[in-house]
Amino acid sequence: MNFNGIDIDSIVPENELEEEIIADIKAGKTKEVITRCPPEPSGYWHIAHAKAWSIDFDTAIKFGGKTYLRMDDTNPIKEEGEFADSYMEDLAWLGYKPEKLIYASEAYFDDIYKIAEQMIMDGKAYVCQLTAEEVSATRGTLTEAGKESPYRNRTPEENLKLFRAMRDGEFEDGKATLRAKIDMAHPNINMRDPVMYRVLRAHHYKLGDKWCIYPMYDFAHPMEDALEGVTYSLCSMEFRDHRPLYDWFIENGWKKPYAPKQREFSRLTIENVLIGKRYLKQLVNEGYVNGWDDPRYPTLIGVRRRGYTAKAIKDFVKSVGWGNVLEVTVPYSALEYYVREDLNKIATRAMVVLDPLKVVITNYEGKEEIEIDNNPNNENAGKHKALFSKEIFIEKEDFSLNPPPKYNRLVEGGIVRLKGAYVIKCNKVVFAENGEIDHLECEYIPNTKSGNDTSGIKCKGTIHFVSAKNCFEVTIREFKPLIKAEYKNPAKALSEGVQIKEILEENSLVERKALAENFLKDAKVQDKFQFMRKGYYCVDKDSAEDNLVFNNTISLKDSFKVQK
RNA sequence: AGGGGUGUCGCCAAGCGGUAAGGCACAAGACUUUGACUCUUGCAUUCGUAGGUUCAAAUCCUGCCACCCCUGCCA
Repeated sequence: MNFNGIDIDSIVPENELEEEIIADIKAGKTKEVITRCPPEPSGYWHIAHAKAWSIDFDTAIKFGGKTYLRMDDTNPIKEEGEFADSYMEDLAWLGYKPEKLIYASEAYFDDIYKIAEQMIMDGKAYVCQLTAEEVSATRGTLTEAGKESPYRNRTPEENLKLFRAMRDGEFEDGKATLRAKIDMAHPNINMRDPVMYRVLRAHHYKLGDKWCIYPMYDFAHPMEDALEGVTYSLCSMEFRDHRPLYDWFIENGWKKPYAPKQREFSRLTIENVLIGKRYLKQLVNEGYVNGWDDPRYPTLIGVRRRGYTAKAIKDFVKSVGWGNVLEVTVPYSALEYYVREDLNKIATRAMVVLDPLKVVITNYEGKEEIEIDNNPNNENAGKHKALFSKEIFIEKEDFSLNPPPKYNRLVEGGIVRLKGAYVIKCNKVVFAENGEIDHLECEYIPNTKSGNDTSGIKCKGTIHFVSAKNCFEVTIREFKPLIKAEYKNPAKALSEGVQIKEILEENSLVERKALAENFLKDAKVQDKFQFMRKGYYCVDKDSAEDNLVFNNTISLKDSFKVQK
């Protein structure tokens, strides 16, 4: 069966929603799959959002449909205008293209208002003048029914007059609401005459002071979905209890045969990661991090700057799936797996020595070119040139005076291969006056040149190096998790009263210098490299012409364990 | 007179009456001019629990138990 260019019969449903969509399509109930991505413009997006948006977009894409990016801006107190651009950018980075950018306030407030008036005339809504405290006190409890508002039985004419008075500014903030007339004894508390409109005099970033009444989410959202033609309105699990209300508004407000459906998926959280706009905002404001795009942040602009790829993020959130509980928590390693997997395929290999130890090749003069594969797993990536010469630098940790068992690197009197160059033998350790190693004196073995080795020598280890004549200094930024390891659920700890300062790891950002091969001089911001045997690095935007700054995106896995 | 949701390996997660997929993590080994990658192998006699129905139950029924969400004029 062909449906909007998609062969429905070939689709393998990956969750219950998709099964339902297929059934709807086959039953002729759904003509097009239209979803919406409805951020409240009050903060930058983070990885958990990416999970939601990937569900919104990928579901539509799978069925040849489309997705609207809709600013859910019904609360002027919390929203600001600056975010729409960042959302478009994040979406583009993830590879998603919304059908259209819509500001709910601008596009739908007039229609929503009209629907409210109609509901009043239908006897489905009434103006209530109870105070917020009184509404709360009469709502009942989890086990007891609520009490009906004394204003509940006004006539539609009275209600309409009062509602227009609300709109016209004749009520002070908080002095009146429009409420849906449902059932104060309903076991689902959301159905106990929920507020549809409140009086609120706040400057709206988009509409200014045009309105002094604003619709509540529960009313506005289904109306926006319906007005827009959305067929599947996907949100997170905590709205499950709101679904009957959503359907009630569709039935009593929208009143047309076509109806959008709300369906719910699990929210994503990651162990040891602080997610949640209000906390992220606090850390930025209090100067604990360097802005919303700090590489230690789980924001999309943060992980992008750190060097994570869009593919890694998408693969990761997809691996978590739809979910059927409120919140699904996965360990950070689950994310890291996808970051390494993608970077391994695309990152260019380079040699960088983070902690240099000088080595002098006593039996070598001059210099010669060597070649390094840009990516040994990908022949098409090509090679680049590096240099071997008399004076080189190796990693301090690649030489040991007291090697642990199974240490494959350089030891006194031992041999090791220099990546892409020769096998060398350490003849002498030269100490400085302070007792530290000053440098190593080694000899190279001539017929062991990489790719042309006729020596037959078996070498256990290969280490990376840079040549003194072919390196320059760069800045490296290394990150530890922002949150101390013992706080697996930092948001919960904060909600339980732990101070934010207490959960923050100290020195989660460390800056150091390193020696990079000259090949890296041309690196541009966002270029991604694998510093061989160390990790993946990405050029940071703080780089200057004479100072390249690399963010350590993630380390390489290291299965070498020092035995006891 | 509470309502809604969930319980399958440390973590995610398939499973929809026919005898427990897969991924992450972990462990062992092979390969390796990155101790990376890759590759092999191992990792739930059992599905919250107690009964019942059936030739056959994670799947159906009943009773318990545990956890999560809901009492904003936030979204």
